Amino acid sequence: MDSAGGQTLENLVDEQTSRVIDIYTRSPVFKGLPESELQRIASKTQWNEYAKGRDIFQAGSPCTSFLVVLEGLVKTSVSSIYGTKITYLLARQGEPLNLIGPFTGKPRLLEAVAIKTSCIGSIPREEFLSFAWENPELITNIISILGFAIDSANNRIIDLVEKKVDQRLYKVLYTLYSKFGPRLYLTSQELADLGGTTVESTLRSMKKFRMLGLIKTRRGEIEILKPEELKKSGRDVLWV
Amino acid sequence: MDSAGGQTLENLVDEQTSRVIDIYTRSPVFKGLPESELQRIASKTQWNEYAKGRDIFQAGSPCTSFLVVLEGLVKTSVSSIYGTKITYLLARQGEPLNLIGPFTGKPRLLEAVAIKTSCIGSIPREEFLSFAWENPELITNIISILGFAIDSANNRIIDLVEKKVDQRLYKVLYTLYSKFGPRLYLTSQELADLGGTTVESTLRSMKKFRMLGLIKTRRGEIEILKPEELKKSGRDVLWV
DNA sequence: TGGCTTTTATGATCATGATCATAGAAGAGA
DNA sequence: TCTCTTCTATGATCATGATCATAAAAGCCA
Repeated sequence: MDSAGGQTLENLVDEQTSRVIDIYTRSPVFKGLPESELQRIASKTQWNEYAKGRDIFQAGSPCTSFLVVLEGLVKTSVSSIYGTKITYLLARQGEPLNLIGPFTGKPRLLEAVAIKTSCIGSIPREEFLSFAWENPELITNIISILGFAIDSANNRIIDLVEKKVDQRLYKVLYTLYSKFGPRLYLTSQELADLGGTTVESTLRSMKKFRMLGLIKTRRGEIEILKPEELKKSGRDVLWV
Repeated sequence: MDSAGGQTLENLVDEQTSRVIDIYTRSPVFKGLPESELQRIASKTQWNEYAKGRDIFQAGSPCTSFLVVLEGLVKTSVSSIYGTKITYLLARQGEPLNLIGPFTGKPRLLEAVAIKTSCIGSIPREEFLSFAWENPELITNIISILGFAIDSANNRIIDLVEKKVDQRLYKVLYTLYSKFGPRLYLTSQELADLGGTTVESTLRSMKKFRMLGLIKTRRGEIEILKPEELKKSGRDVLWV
């Protein structure tokens, strides 16, 4: 971490690889794998930096490598031809962006955008696959994450059919709180995309929440004051 | 198939196994596996019959075996505590009921009900897992089906946010038509559960469709007359 | 054949939230 | 410092579809 001058290229590479190993150790995808295997796959990981707002991949593009967030924050979303956009995962350090793609190679609906300047690790599809076949634990992790994603999507569907905007936003806010803590750096538009509603409705709901003393808002920032109150409205949490 | 008398037990078992092999050959899960492997896993498959309306598994029950539809029709759905129910797959011959469970063992949100009298194949979890690890092709199939399920759920979410009831039902009907042909044996309630709406709204929409000459209805039956018209309203199809 | 249940049908009402419109506040950049 | 853009704010309107209520038709079973 102390980058005092005079380092050789090898030292730099080693340092980077060891950071990747560290990230993978805590990643839901690589969780439980032996250190030696983590080292092996970390050494095949390429870093790429994406400026805030840049596309990482677009809907319909074929998959050539496994992608994982190393630093920053990435939004994966699905949009319709009419422009409606649903954000379905805010991926941070250690979270994968495309679990299906490496296996099928086929394009999918998702698109990913860096919402902070981010570093993305990429492992060529073939490398990733042969690594996966040698590590059943990894496969189990992947299938389990996919199960979580499906459950979460089904929860969203139920909520859309049955719950009102306020309650959906309660749930989104509580989920974000669980993952990122009490300070959320999101605009109302981004929140609306997570809750499946419009900016206007979101702003109106936020006003209510503010008056109830549940949150405090500033431009581009929401502070959760009473998470327990938000929690009340629904035990099952989304995957966000 | 000709069960003229005098068969030994072995013959019966063989006959049943060969039917299972036949089903597996056309199943999306086992697609592409060598005959010998199909035979091996088919021989470990137990048949269970479920009368119409009977639960196959409930939400929250732990998973002890891999389940696949051998005969009949099974509805998998997610319900909320308030009773809202979303049907998300009508599984017929060859389709799996629980892809995640065998890997994680954990309970999930889904529940499955036989909507016709059905035969379900079950493979003990451990057997299925060890078989899966020996057949990467199977894993790829599973992950690819899960990807399809996620895409389909995301499509539903977008449709719920953006489309009106009529359009959602168009899509549901067209999807069912693609899978089951022009005659659908479903009640309006079942259709409502697929489209994420109420019986009343479904009935009103059906009236419109009838007057447009798109469908004909009888009690418990819908006949699709003009599939092309239904298709117009959205290119991406659900997984139903 | 006559009850009983399930499914279909339709009217009336009403709340929610999308949409349109406008405007002010807060940052970003020149 | 001033301009331009993004974000927040809020009012007004309006259509959709859920909900409630009632009833008739269709199928089932004794």
